[in-house]
Amino acid sequence: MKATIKEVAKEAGVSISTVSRVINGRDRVSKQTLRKVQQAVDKLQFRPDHVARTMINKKTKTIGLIVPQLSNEYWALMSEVIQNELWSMGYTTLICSTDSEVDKESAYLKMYIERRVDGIIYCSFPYTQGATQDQVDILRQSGIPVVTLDPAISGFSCVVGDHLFGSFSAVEHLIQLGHRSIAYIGGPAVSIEREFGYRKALMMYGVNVEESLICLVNGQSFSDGHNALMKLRESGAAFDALFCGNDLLAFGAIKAMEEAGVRVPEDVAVVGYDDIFSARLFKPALTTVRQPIPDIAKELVTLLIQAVDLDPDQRPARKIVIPTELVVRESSGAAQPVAASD
Amino acid sequence: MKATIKEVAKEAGVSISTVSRVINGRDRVSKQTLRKVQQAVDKLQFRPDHVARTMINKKTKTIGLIVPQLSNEYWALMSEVIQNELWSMGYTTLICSTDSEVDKESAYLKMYIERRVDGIIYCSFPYTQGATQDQVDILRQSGIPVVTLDPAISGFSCVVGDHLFGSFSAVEHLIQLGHRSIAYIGGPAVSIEREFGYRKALMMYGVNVEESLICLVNGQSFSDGHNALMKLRESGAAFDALFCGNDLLAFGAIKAMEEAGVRVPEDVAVVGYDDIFSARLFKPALTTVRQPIPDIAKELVTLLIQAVDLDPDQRPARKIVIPTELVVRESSGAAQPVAASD
DNA sequence: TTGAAAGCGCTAACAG
DNA sequence: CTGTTAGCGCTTTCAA
Repeated sequence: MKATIKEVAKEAGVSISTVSRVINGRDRVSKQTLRKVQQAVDKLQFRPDHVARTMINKKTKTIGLIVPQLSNEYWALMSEVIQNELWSMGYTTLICSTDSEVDKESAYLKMYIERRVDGIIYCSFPYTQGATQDQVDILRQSGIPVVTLDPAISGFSCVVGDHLFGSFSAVEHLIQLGHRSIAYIGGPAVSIEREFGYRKALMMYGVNVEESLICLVNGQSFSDGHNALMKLRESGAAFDALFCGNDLLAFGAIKAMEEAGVRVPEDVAVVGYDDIFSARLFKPALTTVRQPIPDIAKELVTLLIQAVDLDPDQRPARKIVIPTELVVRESSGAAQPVAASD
Repeated sequence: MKATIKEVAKEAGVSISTVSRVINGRDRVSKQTLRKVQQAVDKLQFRPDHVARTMINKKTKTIGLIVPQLSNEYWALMSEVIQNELWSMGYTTLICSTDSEVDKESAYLKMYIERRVDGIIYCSFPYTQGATQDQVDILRQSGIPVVTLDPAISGFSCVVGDHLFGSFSAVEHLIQLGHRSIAYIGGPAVSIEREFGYRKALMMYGVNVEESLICLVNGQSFSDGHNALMKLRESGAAFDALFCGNDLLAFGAIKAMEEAGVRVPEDVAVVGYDDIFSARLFKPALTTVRQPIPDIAKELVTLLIQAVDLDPDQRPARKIVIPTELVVRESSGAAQPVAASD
């Protein structure tokens, strides 16, 4: 089926090292043997076994990527860009989707280590602190370079979004539009910083922080947003604006408001976070804080590849902050003039 | 850094074969040595090298997946489900996104072969027939089991959507709603069958097939749909319904109509294909033909894993057709009563 | 029950 | 320029 270097050598009537030379193109080989070998290679459809090569040069040329949910638009695009970027640098990507389950993460991590990946891009940290520590220890001992997105782990490089500033500007935008009762729906992990940005904006503008307007959820999906809004309404809280920890949450919340007869942005102005592709398509088009995925992906890859060829102890632990940008659309009621009837 | 079996053997004071026995749990080992070895393993944080194992048992426990575009909602979910499914069967997935570029596909395929993946799930065939033949030959000679989604390749198993029936039912739906000027926007590849379904429905119902209402595009993205609709309008074609080869195309087309002041579904009823998650969120909610991604993914994985342990010549080439289902929502104007003003 | 030794397919010195 | 040889880390006979 698949020929080995040995068979090629026999076919070409040379030694296996000569064949090795030809396929690697490093050492010089006489034109004659070169041709002979090439013919044999073609005839036998020989392709060097990457696994065997790995045994020798200790490089799998493989990077492990961990994301919370591949089917989420945000992570799908992130994964695609990372995969492309790595491919252009000669690497293959192993992508695993954890569903934010701690056990899965550990399992994937172990698998990556056993497979001797050259590096790991870690975009999903479990929320429970204890578990996290375990993973970090495993990772450290493995000696495999790691870069993370968002939660910084000491000793590893990371890329972080400017969540505090991003959400600050989102809420500031709502305040400047005249809103004073601004609700917040968000979750754990990075969303905590987004909540801080929300609080900071309110405080800086002298708006009272109303704890009953803050709804914390566990997930970050459409239905989580939907449920959160229902809860908020049931609690009897009144608000004329809403900031959500991500776009999907915002979609769900807006849907729930619609169902309840609340108009967006006329009754409640909404701002999301991420600027996924659908944000533009959504109706009303979502005002949101853009996180430039391609930039983030490139930084992650660059940081990781830099670390790959270095000894574990001399790998820099850099931290790169990615700036965010407020994208104003219809859902905050600022992009377009309010209807005449209003 | 990472300990080898040799070091564990030394640490435990036994031979490497004994260590091998312990970590594989196959042969019996005396309780004493068992404990000694386990201690050594724990102490050195030993994890067997998957690469070295692969050299021996000839199984990488890795499956290569090729999709056209990972950032596309449809493929993202498909990839996630496939990855999960394979993981539960002990396999790791290598995911590559080709952007439908022939060169990339070839490159990925070659990489998969060199890495000795145990199987390939091929969800993206380039459109140019000549190039396709090359890939097929490469694949055949490699002896690696392959399953494809949609385009059937002789000798390999495949899973196909029931495109002809699916699009037939979509167009039938529009006809039953009273439409007679039904436009079609679609592309190459599987969309050809969807076009046939469109034609068939028109013919069966005695509606004249108006070639000027058929707009073929090359891609399958939002902007392709947008452009297609503009072209259709510029050509002066008049239609009161539109069937699109996929949901994204439909989104783009609807957006273009909106911009031109055409109301959906009042002026033009629209039906898409796939039923991606956004179809529900879109406004108007999209009537579309559902392709059950989880079912498709499971079939693909099952077929592939069945083939993995068989000799190339006795692998069955099965073909599984996945039924589709028309999901009626607002965009076709049937789900909800038309507004009173109409 | 355990150890020694022979590879898996390839690369990399080291000789010729 | 080319061939020989020694492994990479592990599993697997085959003896002991």
